[in-house]
Amino acid sequence: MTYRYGHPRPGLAVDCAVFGFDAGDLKVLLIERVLPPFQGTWALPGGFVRIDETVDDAARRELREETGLTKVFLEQLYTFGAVDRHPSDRVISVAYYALVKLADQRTHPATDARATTWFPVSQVPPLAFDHPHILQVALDRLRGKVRYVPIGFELLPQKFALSELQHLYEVILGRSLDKRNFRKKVLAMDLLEDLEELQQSVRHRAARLYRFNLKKYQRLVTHGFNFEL
Amino acid sequence: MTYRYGHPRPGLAVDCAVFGFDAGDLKVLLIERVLPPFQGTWALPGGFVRIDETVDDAARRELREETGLTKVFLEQLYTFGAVDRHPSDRVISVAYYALVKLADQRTHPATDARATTWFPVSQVPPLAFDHPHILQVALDRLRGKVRYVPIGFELLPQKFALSELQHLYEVILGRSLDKRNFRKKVLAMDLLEDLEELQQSVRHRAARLYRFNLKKYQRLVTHGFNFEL
DNA sequence: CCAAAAGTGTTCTCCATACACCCATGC
DNA sequence: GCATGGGTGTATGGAGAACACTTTTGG
Repeated sequence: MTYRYGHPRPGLAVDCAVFGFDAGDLKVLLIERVLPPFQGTWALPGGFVRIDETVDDAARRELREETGLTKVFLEQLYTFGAVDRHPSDRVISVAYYALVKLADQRTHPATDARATTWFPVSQVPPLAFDHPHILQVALDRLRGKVRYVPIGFELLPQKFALSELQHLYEVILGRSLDKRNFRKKVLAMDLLEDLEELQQSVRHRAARLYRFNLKKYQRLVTHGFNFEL
Repeated sequence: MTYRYGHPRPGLAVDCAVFGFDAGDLKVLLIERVLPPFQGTWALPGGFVRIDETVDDAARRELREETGLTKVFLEQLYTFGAVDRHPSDRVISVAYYALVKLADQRTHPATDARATTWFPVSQVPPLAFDHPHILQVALDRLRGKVRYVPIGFELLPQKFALSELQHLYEVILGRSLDKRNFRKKVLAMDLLEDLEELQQSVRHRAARLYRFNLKKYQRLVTHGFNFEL
């Protein structure tokens, strides 16, 4: 490769807003910065894009290195290009958002990742750089997209009850939904497999468990089907 | 500012897919490249982001320098970060799409811009870099967004007839719409001002002209209104 | 037997769709 | 007078929203 001199190049970073759903709450994964700038401040996981990797690969690599997460839903969000978003350098950030099946992940605990913490999105501490803004855009995207693309399932365990799905939607959308209408609509799409299996160790009537049929969804999409909740 | 050495930085460019609506056709504005790589090939207007300007500003500047267009709707599309998208360098591109009121613009003709040509989107020549891909993503975005955000008006003159609006939607969405239902729906939103003025110099019955009321739309949005066509 | 959540149908309203004819104008 | 597009209303079906009680299980 040849490089252009004479024109200084901005730095190029990736940042990830990682969401999980746990204990009925939507959470975001943050890292405490160990180096300046913003040393000791919470931040979204991220880092610089290397010269020989795609931007998507950089996002996945940073996620792995900083949080230990590997198999996650990851999608590009927006590129933040303000001149002053880094205090002493010129750095543009391609932001991503990620969705993690927290309940499944929890079973493979500690990795060699740095200290990370899940914060409820309603109780996020002060963040470095323009990360509050990035997080806001990520939340808006999640809220907008969850209604017409089946990404909500990326936040639930593989096997889930309909009420868990409903609560997820209620938390993300910020309003309550009618139980009967919700179930009717979801089941009418015929994308959930009834696993004929029940919840374990709940102290009330156990709910049936379902699984999202991704293959079927993809097949339907090619025939013009539109998911909508 | 301080700069990081030791880690080579990718180049950072912007590219714009500029759309216009003319003679009943959706068109895209292309530039013939005068320098290598891809010398003599058609490409989307674009160029490198300067160290002291935001990425948005870079897109606007390139648009002005290369096409003479200034007052256009401009929105970030996606960032393309493949390693091999430039043949001899590492360049990441933040892509934008722009919408131009071609009929209005036409009255202020020649600028000092380079030679540019409007191509119907169905007859685009071979393009440089990954610009075919960028253009495809831009078209998908336009088609998806035009239905629930009133951006179609950015492609029409300020004063337009309902049939022009309908034809615009038909071209973008790629299917025909029912005239009565379309008019009913549009007028029911109460976002178009009847200018009580008629089309001039048409060789048939002249249509009433309307104007999109942006202020009113913005007011309604804050009260939970959703545009949809 | 009590607490907690699971599960289940019907009615009504509204919106999307389908559909055909007369009107105004320029040539 | 004819060609070209402008402009208008109604009927039907389907989807979304509102709404309350019985069932199951564990403690």
